[in-house]
Amino acid sequence: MVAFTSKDVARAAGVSQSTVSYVMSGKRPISQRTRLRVLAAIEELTYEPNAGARALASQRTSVIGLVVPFGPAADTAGLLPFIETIASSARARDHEVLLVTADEGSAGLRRLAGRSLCDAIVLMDILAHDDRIPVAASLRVPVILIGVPDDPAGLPCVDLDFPMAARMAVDELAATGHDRLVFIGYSAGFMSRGFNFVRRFLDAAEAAADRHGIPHKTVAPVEWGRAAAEKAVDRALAGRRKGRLGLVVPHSTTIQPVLNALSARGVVPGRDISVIGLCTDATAAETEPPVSNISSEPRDVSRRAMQTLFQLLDSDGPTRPTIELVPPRYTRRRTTIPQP
Amino acid sequence: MVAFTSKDVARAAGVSQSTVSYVMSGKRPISQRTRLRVLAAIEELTYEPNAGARALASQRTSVIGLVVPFGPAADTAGLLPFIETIASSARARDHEVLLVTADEGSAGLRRLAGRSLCDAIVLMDILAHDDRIPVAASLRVPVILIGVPDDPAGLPCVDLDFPMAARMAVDELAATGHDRLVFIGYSAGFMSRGFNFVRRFLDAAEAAADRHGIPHKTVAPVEWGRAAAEKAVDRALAGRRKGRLGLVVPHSTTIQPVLNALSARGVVPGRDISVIGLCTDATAAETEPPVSNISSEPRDVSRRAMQTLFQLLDSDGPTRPTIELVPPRYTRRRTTIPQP
DNA sequence: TTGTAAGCGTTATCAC
DNA sequence: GTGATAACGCTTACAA
Repeated sequence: MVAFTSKDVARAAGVSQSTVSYVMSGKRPISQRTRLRVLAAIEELTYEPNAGARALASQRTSVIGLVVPFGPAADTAGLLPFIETIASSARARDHEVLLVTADEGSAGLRRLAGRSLCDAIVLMDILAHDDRIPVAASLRVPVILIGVPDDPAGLPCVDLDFPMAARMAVDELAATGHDRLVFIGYSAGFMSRGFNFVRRFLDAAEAAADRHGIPHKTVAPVEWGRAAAEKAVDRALAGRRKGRLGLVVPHSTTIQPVLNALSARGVVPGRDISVIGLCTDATAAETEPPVSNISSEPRDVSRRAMQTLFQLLDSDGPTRPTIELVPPRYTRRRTTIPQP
Repeated sequence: MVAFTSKDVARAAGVSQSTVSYVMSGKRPISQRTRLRVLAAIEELTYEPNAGARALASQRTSVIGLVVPFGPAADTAGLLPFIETIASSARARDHEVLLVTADEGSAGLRRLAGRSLCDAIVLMDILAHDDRIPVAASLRVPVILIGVPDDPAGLPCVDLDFPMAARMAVDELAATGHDRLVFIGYSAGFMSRGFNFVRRFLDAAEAAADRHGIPHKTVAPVEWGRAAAEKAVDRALAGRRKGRLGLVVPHSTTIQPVLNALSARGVVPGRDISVIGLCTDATAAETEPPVSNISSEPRDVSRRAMQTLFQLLDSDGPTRPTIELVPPRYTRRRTTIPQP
């Protein structure tokens, strides 16, 4: 049970091996007659080209390396839409996806490029100061970052427009007559690990609130889990008085615990208080109650990343690097008090 | 910026190319002296072997193909521990992981094997009658199933021991004096898609309850989402009277909505009613309140799958196929009423 | 429009 | 213990 080769196809079709190759690649004109004979033979033998041989001869693997942030640090749920979209974008261009976990660090990157395992790399979960960036920038293959480090070292980046997300949340709460805002920050672990979208978001939120002249405070850090959320909510509600209070919760997994804590204190989201979360629409629809949200658009971000990656691959001259920020969208659901 | 080859290493070390190869593979004795010279040259040039060339010459790719159930059907959160464990098991044996999404169906399998993209395949999310099984069984590479189809067609399977999980839940509730049980079934979509662990679980649960002589009913199908959970809870509570009622919720994503619905009806889990869920320990710890659970052990299941896969790969004679069922564990948390 | 043949970078079989 | 050298299966000049 050994696989057929292009030689077998050539013999079966009565043509040369190169003709088989050219029929498959379309890199040279083939007469209708022979093309059909070859295709018939391919069909007949259920021939599939050997990937290793092809990579060796053509110097291109048709594989995209994907470095994902697994391990305890990962936002377990939010990751899948990224992976899924990247996988399907790759398939749409006839490429495979090779999975590498981030715990391999720079070594994984070196291996991917050094062994010619892939033609390009998608690097997720970028830190502000990320050891892997200089390594990534020195590889023989193009690398695209999902996330924006302090110094991209010439590498193209794609990410959600976090400042815009923050502004949208604040603008919305301002427009619906809120006169006090609380921003629920991220966990200390997140902060210290150096995800700088945290700062980008909070800075923009505070600036926007100032611009509207709305008093605000930021409650941070907020650890992961129920207890931390309750403490944060208590701090948010401290000294609460008349008027409309708006909460902005940018960390996806903190949203539900915050909603729970509010309900437990008899403060009903959507009636007594407004809550806007930053998360995917899918996640927002599932919270109880469904949280009004700024969408984090993992699919858009991934799609854009793959687009620019394939552009780099097509025009293999080094295009000038870009930072693409994907705009979020606001969807009002059940947790925001409507206009008076 | 082109990569060095083993030829370069050979020249630098003053040996032949084959010696370099043998130093790396250890497939023949090498004198200490030349070994060190070669290793130094490798280090010096940061040489890495070309994967395509190696695959071509050795007929082994050192890649494991992983077919994952993405798309709307996927249990978005529960998937990651599988992928993560499979990835790290692969790395531990110096193998890469190639990701293929299940929406490609049998075509993905054919491509994986036909193009010699991998040495072995892990197929997840197996249906009772799965079109891919006969295809998988006919491939040139070993395939292992995570899940148990009605007819494995000679392929080895690994899965959680769902009947045992059901028995453990029922035994626990029986031991703590419950005198009525309700099993919350799965969604119609799940059922019709043919996941037979559904039936395996429910059948075993009902049998166990009968064995204990405890009256029970099964509420099914239960669709995904809040509304369906509430309806199910209402049916579960219907005609409720004195005594201890125990709920068993085998669908991971249904657990939290069920807990919410109970609380909303003033029925406190762990005081007025017992709830046992089937989910990972991580998920259980995060529910509100933390649900007593039978763990679904995705890491154990994946690890076992990779173990047997590598065994197949090592002793490439076809070992006799096995069905390995991984035992779950019970952890009491906050949702079960303790012994009187 | 098609065929010939020289690689691509390894591995593994012979020799020595 | 080590070195030549023939595959491995494909792509792609170069010829015709």
